[in-house]
Amino acid sequence: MALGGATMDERVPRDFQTLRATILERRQSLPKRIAQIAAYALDNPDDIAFGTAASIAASAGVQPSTLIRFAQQLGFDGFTSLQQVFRERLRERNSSYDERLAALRAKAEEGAGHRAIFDGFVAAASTSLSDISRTLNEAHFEEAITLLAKAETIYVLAKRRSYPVASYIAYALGKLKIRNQLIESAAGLNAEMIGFATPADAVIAISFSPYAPATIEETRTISDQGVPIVAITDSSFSPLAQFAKVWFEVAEADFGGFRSLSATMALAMALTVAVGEKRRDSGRKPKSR
Amino acid sequence: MALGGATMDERVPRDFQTLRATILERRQSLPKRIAQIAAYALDNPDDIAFGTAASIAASAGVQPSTLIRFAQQLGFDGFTSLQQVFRERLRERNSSYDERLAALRAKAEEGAGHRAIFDGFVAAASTSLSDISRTLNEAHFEEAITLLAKAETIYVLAKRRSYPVASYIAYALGKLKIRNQLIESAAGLNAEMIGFATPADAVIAISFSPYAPATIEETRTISDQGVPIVAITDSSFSPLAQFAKVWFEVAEADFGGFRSLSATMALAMALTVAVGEKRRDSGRKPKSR
DNA sequence: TAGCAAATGGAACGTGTGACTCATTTTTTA
DNA sequence: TAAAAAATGAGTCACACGTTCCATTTGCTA
Repeated sequence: MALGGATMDERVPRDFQTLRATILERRQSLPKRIAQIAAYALDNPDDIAFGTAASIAASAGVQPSTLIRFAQQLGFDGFTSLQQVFRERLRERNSSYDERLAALRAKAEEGAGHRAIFDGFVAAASTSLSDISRTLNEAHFEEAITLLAKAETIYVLAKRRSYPVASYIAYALGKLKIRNQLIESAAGLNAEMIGFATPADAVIAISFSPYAPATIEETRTISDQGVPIVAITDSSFSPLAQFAKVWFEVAEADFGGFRSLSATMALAMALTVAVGEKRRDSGRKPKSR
Repeated sequence: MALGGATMDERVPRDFQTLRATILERRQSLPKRIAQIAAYALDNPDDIAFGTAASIAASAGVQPSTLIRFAQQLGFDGFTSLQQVFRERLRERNSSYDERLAALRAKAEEGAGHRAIFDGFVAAASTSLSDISRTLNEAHFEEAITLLAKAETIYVLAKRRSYPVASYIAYALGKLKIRNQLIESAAGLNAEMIGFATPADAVIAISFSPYAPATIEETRTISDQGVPIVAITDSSFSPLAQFAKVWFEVAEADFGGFRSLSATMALAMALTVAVGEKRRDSGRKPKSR
């Protein structure tokens, strides 16, 4: 008549989430060695799923019998039943991200239907998001936020393919009540607009290969006026990089010759909102004159 | 000698992709029962990963010994080695999409840092893409493509938050040499622009709650002129829906009050490119790609 | 500090495993 | 069609596996 876990508790965790919760809940009251395994199990669920009782016990630094006691305390009748839950977890979780993407992409490539085109764009967007999430340079991100939060006016500069991003940034900045100026090509007054920018302002410039000559030229001009520039572009060889105080390299996947914009969009939105938050936090007193 | 697989072939597939390719390549030359297992293995990789030789053989309808022969023909020294590859596949594939998203979202919610903001937007975008990929109505999609492909001029109508999407559509249509007209609010000539549209044209209208009054008004006007409308909006109660011949319901996830645009963007790009392709196919001789 | 219960380590055990072998059937070749 | 080779099915076996048991250690209570 030892621990209630084994015999009294009839609610045996059948799925991983429940099991995890149960373990975390009891963590404090577990004996040392059992707790040792509990921690190992939550940290290395894959090992539990595939390993043998002996190998797992060795990895966790305990005896195989302890492993079985652990399982029994949780209400399972043995290690094997416990292991089922860990295996079910692997089995039930949707086919992996990459596999799903590969499937989408395969369909998009082989299938001639229109749905394939859609799948292709979704795949491209997902890939781009996944990439940027992995590769975003946090230091650069912070730097850009600081730089932009100090600016009196944020100028947003982009043409052609990048223009939708710029227009969204302008919209979001407006909603956040941050003064901004979108440099559009429509009215042909770019030179004048740019002329107003001072070193107390800042620029977000966006351009991807093939870089719109106008964007480069305007970036150069505004850079010469001493206005700090945050650039979003696609490689370190980008002509934008040389002018920028901070620049982000965003690799967008493409489909059918049309590159995704999703990663750039996500970055742009994050930048914008982060700047808004930073300004609010610093009591609406940017370090300007 | 018959099959070099077992002894001669030294390139044993170590990863699932290679293994899969190898099996598919040899599929024709495999004996009946072996092929039976090969098919089962590719169709039920999870079962191979978790089952015992006996259980798998029973499921596949063969003898356990055949399973082992299958493994040996592929160059493995037994079923166990083969199984390792199937397990490695489960192990290596990144944590599931949902888990990853949950992690991002959790970080975004708890973490106060700026990185959290970025993660939040990436998560929102990913969720939106995943949703639309699941829920897209293919019939509507085809209908919209047909409708737009027939149009002489495609009018693109969107304000505020949806405007970036519209500007991208306009850009892409231009690249595809499809005549189009973006209804911008800048010049204040919207009424005149809209006046030119005829039933031979078509409109892509995009608006999300809170629906920009101007968009609704212009959509109504252009609808009254008999111009067919494809709408992208966020619910069946959207005022756009009543005017539209075809409409898409796109549920965008949001973060910090800013909705993602990624799903709308993907749909817009797919629509645009599909229209371009349809025109090419029906304009010239329809030719398989 | 003594006494007791819980926790742990380690060895022993019976079952079910994968792999091997060989007889039989099927397919290929001459 | 006969002979040879390959493929298959089924029985067997060594062994690794999960489990149980028991002696020992640790921790708690009085």
